[in-house]
Amino acid sequence: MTQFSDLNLDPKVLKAILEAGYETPTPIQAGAIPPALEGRDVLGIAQTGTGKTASFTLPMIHMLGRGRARARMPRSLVLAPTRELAAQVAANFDTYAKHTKLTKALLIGGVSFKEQDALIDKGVDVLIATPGRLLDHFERGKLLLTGVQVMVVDEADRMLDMGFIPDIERIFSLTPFTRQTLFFSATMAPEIERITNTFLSNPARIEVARAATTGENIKQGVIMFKPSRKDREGSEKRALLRRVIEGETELTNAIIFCNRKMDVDVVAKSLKKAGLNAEPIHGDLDQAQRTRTLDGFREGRVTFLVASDVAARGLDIPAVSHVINYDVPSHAEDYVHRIGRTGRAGRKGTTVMICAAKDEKNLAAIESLVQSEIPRLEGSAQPAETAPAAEPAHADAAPAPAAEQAEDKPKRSRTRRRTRSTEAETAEAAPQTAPEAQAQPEPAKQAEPEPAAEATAKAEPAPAQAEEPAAEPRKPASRGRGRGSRGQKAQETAAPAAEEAPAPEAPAAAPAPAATQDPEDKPRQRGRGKGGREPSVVGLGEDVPSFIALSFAERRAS
DNA sequence: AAAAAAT
Repeated sequence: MTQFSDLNLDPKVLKAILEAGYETPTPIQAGAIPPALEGRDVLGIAQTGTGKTASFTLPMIHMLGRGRARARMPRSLVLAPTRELAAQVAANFDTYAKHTKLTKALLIGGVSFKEQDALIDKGVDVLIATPGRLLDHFERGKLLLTGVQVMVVDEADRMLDMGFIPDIERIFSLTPFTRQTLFFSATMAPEIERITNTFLSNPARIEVARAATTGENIKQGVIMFKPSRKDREGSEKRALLRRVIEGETELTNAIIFCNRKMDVDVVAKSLKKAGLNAEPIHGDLDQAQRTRTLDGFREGRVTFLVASDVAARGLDIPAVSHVINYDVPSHAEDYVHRIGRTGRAGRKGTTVMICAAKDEKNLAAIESLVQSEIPRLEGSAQPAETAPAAEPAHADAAPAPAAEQAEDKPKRSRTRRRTRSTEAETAEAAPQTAPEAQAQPEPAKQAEPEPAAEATAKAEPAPAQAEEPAAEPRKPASRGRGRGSRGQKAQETAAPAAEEAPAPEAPAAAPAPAATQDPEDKPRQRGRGKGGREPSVVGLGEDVPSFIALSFAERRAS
């Protein structure tokens, strides 16, 4: 097998690699580094978690070490879609360039121009940038890119999603025609294909297997969620999230993805109230806080990272045991990216997604993308220890028809039994991850956040029923980024949502009368898919009586 | 429909 020492890298680079504890390149590294060293263009099709970053930083450092700087012009440029990703590339560069005299500047938004300007004036070898800030510098006349010999585009498909392609084309046009281009994308969308045809010349094409899509090391599950009442959707969903967290015995840390920034804030607040160590991260938070939170999560000081899709791709966060999708992502691709944050480097990972009725279409799209059915987990199971004795099992489940409830004691106890047996199922499913999780000692010297894990486990089990008693809406800390109006609006909408959270759901059991059955409570016959069991149903719990399902199906048909 | 990124 190829070793780094076989790749003819500059001894200074090799030394840094070995000091970082690596000997064997990953497939993308073994594939991309040799042609890059020959000066060829490279088209790398790979996801994060495959060692992609080093596959361009290593040859870049090697080649810069050979040549000579001309008149303080940057000789190399790396473009990344998000600030965090750019910062991560910069850190990677520092690691491997530490025995060289090469210098770099990190040009990203959200921080002042002052330091960046100073570095540019002084002259640097490498620019690592997000497109917007780079062009900003250029337009202010501070930057000449005519000395760029190597240009790297990282996560090109994400740049496409974010509308950066025009910027990228413009930047390409500002660099010399003779530059070498290293271009990375997780997928080859037609638009990406077009760009590569235009700006790459006879590239070496290296493709490595998609990471997570079918990853057997990631245990997936989805919980179908239906609020008892529409106005309780938010609070009940957060309560469900907390139960999911409590139910995951092997959880050491987790990223919780929400689709909206506002929900990121509300959910993070809710978890904190429940005594969990959670922090939000999304694009409206100021950069200093984003950095702090991410560092804290990497170092184990933060156990739960509640995130928008800012964290879905690219970020290298080692050792995440769980990814929880609080919302079903509306682009199926994003699901793959999100769950790819766990189960990395061959480790075991677990992912759980909460799916509301309105998300079933998106769920179906995800399942067709990953070409498998995501196992349904029992969402309404109340942990026995936390379920108050007074509270029958259906507290959080879909309301049953009133008639059935009112007089039918036996059915209730049947329901309780049912719940217990589902607990047993989950309980026996969980430990499976244990043995292998420990089996493979981590060679890299990344800090394992295991103290935090213990803290979490012990964290007060938040009385199952208590929805954050007085959750104030979090102020979207969007100040200073010129989005005042948007941020404020978010705050306004956040406020009622959190405040009206029903006080400790004392009367939670009070079921909505059958007559008011929410028309949106769709029958669960869709999305059950092939492996699904027939909804042959007992009245309560999250199963919907089949006659209701039928009538709705008929209605839908007509 | 939303998030990200330049201000």
